[in-house]
Amino acid sequence: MAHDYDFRSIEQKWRKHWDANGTYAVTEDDSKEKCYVLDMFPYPSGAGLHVGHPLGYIASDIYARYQRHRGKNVLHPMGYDSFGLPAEQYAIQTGQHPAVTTANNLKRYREQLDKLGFCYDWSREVRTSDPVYYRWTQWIFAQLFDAWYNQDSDRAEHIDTLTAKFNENGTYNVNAGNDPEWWKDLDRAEFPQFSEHFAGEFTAVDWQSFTERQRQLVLMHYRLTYLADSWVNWCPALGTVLANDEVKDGVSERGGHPVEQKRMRQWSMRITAYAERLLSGLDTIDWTDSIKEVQRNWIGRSQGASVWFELKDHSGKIEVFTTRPDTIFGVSFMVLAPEHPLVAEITTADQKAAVEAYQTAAKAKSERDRQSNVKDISGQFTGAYAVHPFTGEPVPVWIADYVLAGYGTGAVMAVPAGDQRDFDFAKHFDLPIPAIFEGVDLSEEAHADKGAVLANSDFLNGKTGYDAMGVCIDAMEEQGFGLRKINYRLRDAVFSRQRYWGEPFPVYYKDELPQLLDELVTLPPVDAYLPTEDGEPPLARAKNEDWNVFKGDRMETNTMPGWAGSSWYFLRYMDPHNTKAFCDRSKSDYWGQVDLYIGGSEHATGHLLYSRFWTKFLYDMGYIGFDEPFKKMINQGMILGRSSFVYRIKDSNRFVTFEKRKEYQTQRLHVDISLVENDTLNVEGFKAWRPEYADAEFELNDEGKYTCGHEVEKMSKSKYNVQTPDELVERFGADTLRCYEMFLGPLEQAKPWDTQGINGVHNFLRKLWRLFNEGTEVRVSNADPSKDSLKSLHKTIKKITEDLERGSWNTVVSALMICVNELTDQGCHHRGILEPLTVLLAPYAPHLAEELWSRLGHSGSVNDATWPAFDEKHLKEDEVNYPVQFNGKVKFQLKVDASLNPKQVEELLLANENTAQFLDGKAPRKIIVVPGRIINVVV
RNA sequence: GCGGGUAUGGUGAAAUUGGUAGACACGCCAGAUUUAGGAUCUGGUGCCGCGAGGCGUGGGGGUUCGAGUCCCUUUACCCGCACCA
Repeated sequence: MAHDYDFRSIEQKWRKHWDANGTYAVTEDDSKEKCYVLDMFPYPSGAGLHVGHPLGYIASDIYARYQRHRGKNVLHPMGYDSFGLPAEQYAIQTGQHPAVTTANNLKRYREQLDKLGFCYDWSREVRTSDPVYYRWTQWIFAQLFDAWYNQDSDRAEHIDTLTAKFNENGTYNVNAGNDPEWWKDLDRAEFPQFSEHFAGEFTAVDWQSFTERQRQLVLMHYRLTYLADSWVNWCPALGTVLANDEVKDGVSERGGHPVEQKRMRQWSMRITAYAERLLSGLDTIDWTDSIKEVQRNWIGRSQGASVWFELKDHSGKIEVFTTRPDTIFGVSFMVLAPEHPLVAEITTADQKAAVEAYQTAAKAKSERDRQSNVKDISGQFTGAYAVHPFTGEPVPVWIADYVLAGYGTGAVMAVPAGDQRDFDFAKHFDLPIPAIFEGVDLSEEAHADKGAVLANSDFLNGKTGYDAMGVCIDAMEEQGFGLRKINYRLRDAVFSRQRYWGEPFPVYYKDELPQLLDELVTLPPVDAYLPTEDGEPPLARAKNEDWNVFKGDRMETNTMPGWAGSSWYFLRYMDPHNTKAFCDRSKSDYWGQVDLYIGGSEHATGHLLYSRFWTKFLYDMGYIGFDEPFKKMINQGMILGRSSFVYRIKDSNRFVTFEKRKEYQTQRLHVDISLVENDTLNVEGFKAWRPEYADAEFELNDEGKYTCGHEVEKMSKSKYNVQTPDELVERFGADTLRCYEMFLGPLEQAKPWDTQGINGVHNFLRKLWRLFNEGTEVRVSNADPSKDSLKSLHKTIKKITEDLERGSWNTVVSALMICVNELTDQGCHHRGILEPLTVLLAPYAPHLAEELWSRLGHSGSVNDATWPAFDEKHLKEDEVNYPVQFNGKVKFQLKVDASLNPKQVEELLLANENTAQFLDGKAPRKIIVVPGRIINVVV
């Protein structure tokens, strides 16, 4: 018998039908409740989709379809994060414009996505590299440029409110979310009127006397995106700077190239102004604890105090940040980072040579070495002494590279008794370890517990660390050498990239002052996609007339980072064709937050943080009405590949089967998984695979086969273990693949890809087909369905509805299988059952459901069918068997009326005392009847 | 080191509030049917044991009439952060 279930023609037919009828187009409709279901949009790489990509897309598609059946107006769009490095690198190699490469890749992606039957509204597609889109990315940049963070109102405000304040009262009463020591970076040559004591404060009269240029220079230190010299992660191999989240273990996340610290003039985003709100906002959103925790760690809030230590024989002060001000009486030395600006000033003549040698050595160490040699203790005494603010005792000042220049103030007060690193340092250099805790042994290690009672600590004696904390800070504030302070690990995000394939800045320069452009700046053509010979970004190759707008002395030639476009794309879907605004407020008010966002957790410190930042900013400025973008997020696990290996005998072209590999010195090589079936190598195919294997020899196993080794690894082109969805769709159909990917296991879990079970899922769809059809002929009865069939159906409605509500995609497939098995056993072909079953099936197997729906005689789309209602009465049973247990063992079954409540069953059992005695020999003393189905009798 | 997570048959996994652990599927075994179809159907399949029976959710302890589920403790693996003062 030929295939009854002809998935190829069915799927093709309905794809065309949906496309022609605009089945998935959606518009705002106030009469319906909205639901916004979103996938993280992909970067269209040249490799195309592999089976891991659709996992999340299928899950969100199912959810979107389900919500549509529930009567919601569902926004479910898709687009492309189409600026990025691979297209640019391909351009460098081949000279092909990245736009061309991107367009080709995009076409491939679209074809692959189309085959999977997603219900995207493609009329809303966005592409970040499209000028129509990035015009608004540039616009948002401009809004950030024209804004500052007012900590008094705790929101971003237009820069005009800041200049108004300056005009009225100068810096007095200005409480901005910028670096409190911004004035240190001000170019003093530009401000000859400032005395050497200038510390960031000026009056209204000062402000009014500033030239326009001076005003702009000051304002630059307040803007939410600003141009400044800063220490950046420079990656020479990529020829660009990277943000902290793009650097992992001292090397670039993409490509694994070394990264060094470099001082460069760059655009930055003042995300630090939002640190506290990014932290507190986490409590309002439904994300996993793990990803919230990653963001919390990344923001790294720590509460403590700033303390100033005066220096002996020097006018300067050392400022430190500490989370343990209560242990201040345990300070026995200070440590500065080798890069600390005070080091050169305070070092005594006799220590000068040693200190400089140490500084040089520290500088030579790469970031990576510094991290990996954590255990090595090194340091150098400067010869200088600080003064303990409470006791007046001299405290020696050291430098050591365990203190980081970039965190806090780059200086610490060392308390060996309370901090393990300080303790180790003290032991190593034989420095004193003052005992400041009552009854704590400090011979082996430091005691970091805040619950310990303090001793030898003057007015703090007898208090625990918890209690002493506040008292101590109060005392320091009173005496003027300390302040309560909250420190964040989060740094401002570098926003410039020295690349071609990104958004140009809407910025030009006049006398080296950046000026905004209020119009689209498109990417100019260039003759090569490489930096210029002077190390300028590729855009510097463009001639003045190549720019669509050219103003001032020169244009900004950096481009924006990859995360710029992806930080707001979810808003553009709401109003994708608007040429007047990035998104009309009425549209964003209707669609609101993303109700369900599905994507990988690898974006925790990148995209997911930046999106929250921009959303909060746009909210502050009144452009949208919500300040968290993604209400609920689910992170799908990665699908891993199963790589296959062959074993080549060293220095030969002879390959030995897996079983015998240990008899030789072999080299393990990846082999393309398409040449391997059930771990057996297709030898002829292998020879044809690569020219160097054409005359390979093989040592086979006892069955005359070549067995490959295998391992679960990340799917990647270089490991030849990529499984594309295309061939599976070809063989089994999109509906089978959709069900199978969900059936694999919980969405959140990482799992190796394995096609072993796909037949089972395919068989289920065929079995389902046979419920409706005899061969290709419809067989549906209009008679009343049996009680059993109604029970099977309603059990399934209940289960599937609950599962979809709680996001358990995998168990739904099992529930459908059980239902089909039961209906098959019952010989059920009744319309009253099959019709609702088709709707239950529709989210998972949309093509098949549509076909069956039309075969049932409907002219409309199954997508518009209402989700079947669950009716409890069909699940009620007349009689229930209550197993009765004695000491955990089932002794007899008690048949009772299903309507009885547990109390009544208990009475019934007591009335059956004779039976119980017969089984046990004794009468039951205590009977517990639970609403489940079990009765325990304790004897 | 800190934080988060996972652990159940040969395999992927179910078990939603503590209630007959292993649903559903793969694989495997036996049989039927058929002979070129990645076929279909029937039965079996946690482990030990011929059996009655015993043992079973990483290990140990606890709460409970009853624990995969709750509490304590411990081990292994995965992910993230990491001289952050």
